[in-house]
Amino acid sequence: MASMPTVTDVALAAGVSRQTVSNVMNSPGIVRADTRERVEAAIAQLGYRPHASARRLRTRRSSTIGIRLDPMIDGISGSVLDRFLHALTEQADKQGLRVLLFTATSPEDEIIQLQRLNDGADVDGFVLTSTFAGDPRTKWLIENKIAFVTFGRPWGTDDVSDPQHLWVDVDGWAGLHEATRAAQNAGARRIGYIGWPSSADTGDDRRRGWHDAMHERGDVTEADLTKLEVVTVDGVAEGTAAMQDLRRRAGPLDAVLCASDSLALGAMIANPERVPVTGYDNTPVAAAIGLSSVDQSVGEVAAGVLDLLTGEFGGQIHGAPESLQPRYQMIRPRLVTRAFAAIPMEVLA
Amino acid sequence: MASMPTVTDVALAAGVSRQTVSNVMNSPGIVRADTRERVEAAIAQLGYRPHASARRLRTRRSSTIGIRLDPMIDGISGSVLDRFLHALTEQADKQGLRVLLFTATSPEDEIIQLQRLNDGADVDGFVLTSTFAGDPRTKWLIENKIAFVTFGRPWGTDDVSDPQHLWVDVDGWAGLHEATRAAQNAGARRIGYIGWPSSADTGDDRRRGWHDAMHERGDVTEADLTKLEVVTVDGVAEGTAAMQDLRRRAGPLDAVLCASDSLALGAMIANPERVPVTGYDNTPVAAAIGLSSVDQSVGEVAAGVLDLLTGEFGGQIHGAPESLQPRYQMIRPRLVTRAFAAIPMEVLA
DNA sequence: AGAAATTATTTGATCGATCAAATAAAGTCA
DNA sequence: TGACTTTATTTGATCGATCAAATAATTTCT
Repeated sequence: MASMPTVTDVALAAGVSRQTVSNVMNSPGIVRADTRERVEAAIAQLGYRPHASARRLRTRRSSTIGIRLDPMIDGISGSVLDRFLHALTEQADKQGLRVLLFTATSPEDEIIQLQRLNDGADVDGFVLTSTFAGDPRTKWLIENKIAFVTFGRPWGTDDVSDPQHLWVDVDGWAGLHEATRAAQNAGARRIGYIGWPSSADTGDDRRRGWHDAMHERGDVTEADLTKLEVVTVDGVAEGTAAMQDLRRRAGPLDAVLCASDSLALGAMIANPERVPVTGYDNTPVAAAIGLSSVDQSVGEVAAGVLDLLTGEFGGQIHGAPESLQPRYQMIRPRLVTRAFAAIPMEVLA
Repeated sequence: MASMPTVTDVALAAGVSRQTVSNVMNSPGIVRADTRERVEAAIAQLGYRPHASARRLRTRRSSTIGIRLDPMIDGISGSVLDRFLHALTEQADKQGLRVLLFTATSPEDEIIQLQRLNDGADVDGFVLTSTFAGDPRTKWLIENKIAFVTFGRPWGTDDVSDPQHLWVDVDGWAGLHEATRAAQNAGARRIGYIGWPSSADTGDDRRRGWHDAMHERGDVTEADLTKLEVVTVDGVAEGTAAMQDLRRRAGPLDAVLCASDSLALGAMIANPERVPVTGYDNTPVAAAIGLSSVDQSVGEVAAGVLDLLTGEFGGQIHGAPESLQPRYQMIRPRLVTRAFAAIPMEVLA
């Protein structure tokens, strides 16, 4: 038993043919019960494991999905993608799928990598993250009819109700809408917002969540609403500066919502009155510090991605046009409420 | 051109045999220059890509390494392994290696997964992280003669100079020794240490780095040294509590070193005098907050791991006993110095 | 130049599984 | 029972590459 047993060995041991062994593994339904049991016993007894590469060569599918690992990002929020990766790997495992990583230095380089993995039959499809408007990767993948799903809606160019590719995204609007509502229900009226410059689609989406919720309640004038908003690039120091700015401009605040945990952490530092601050992404830092935060539910996103990738479409839109299966999934984030538990601010004063 | 071209197509186009095409790719040296060029031209022209699974089936090697992705850890320091994964993927890519992820719910389950991937010829070897004393995984891998390298030295059982398996680790002692020295050189005398209970080997290692450096300098009495140390489990709140404790017990401090960034972040919160605090792991949080921290140099670790895995040993010790190649690598971490830049503490007072 | 040694290239077999088509066995109905 | 379906199982070919051994081309040496 120098090497692993093969189907032939199992077939011999069970007194059946190779194909029957194969059938027991792939379409157990068509094998008579007693035969199946005999084969299964032989498999167990010999410790047989199918040779993945051999199977792939023949079936032309790898049961593997590729995902790019972003280069190290110095920033708290990078961990969202890491958590997504965790979730994806776990969920994929349950479906017998493997996750293969790769790196790329630019979108163009990434396309080369996509091609390599696809041509080498290494993967059945891809999961794309960090998509952006006019993303060349999605265009290329569609043109080459390669199965893929994006984590992130197709910003800009696309009509949400008839997307050109499959996607899953988190509803940032809903997240901030809910966070705003929660603050309002807790009695807050003057709720500030620290967001990103409107070049980022994601940022606009979140901002509208807050803005709409404030409008709906209507207990703040339009002029005040403008004062309650500060725009800055992401970062802890930027958050601190923005918070100081906000307090100066808007006067007393009942609560502050931020577009990211980085900003929220920064804001909290310039927050002697302990105004409740809510971040976004529910990063480990938020948990550690005791910040409320909007959680992207990466688990649900991962499940949705795999759903679309393995589901009816097989990761592609073209070729299954009549289906009623949804072509995208908008995941509702959930608000995690915390109360600065970890921060005994008294020691600071 | 419905499907991808194969070696045969290339051979036909270049007017040579299959094997010559194969040689051009795998042992270019034995092919005459002009023939090689002709084949390379054909490859480029047809856009030929070798079929990975077919190659694997024949060669019985996959050019893929497996690594387990830990279940989501709620903690700041989890990101070290994520960063290691980034680095590993990048380095592996340079050597034409792929990284395949898997998950497991327990060490026992992990062994099952290891077996599956190995038997299916999915991977050539493994990288193990988070090893611990008496780890059943390493035992099993050695017994089954499967190539692997651990990130983490074999704690306890093993003799470092003659290890039973290949490993790479970061010298926590050196990290804290250097951090202590740096503080001393900056004029600090009373340098506190917030560490973990001594059940954790890693923690003891770091603690000794501080302790030894303090001893060497000798400007603090042994009695004082005891007062300068606080032990607690990991966590931000715990760090805050430990810092308060430390200030109470040890009186005035010149600097504080911590066994983790979580503790350091916590400590910083109970630090109105702005005593320099140094953490460990150089997590994004440390960067964001402006904490000094000991960086584990995951890039070097990744390079070392791949070195051992693909090097002379081929990931195994048995079978290459005479080699002078080192069987392990101890990576020196590097101290990243920051100055609370992101934290304008004035706003707190 | 011609034999021997070296280098370059080709041929047939093979890795381990599944597909497609053929055969055997079991079940159905007049 | 015998012809006719339906279900179960087997056989031969194949996926795309590389290995091992055979052949062809080239170089070396006397």
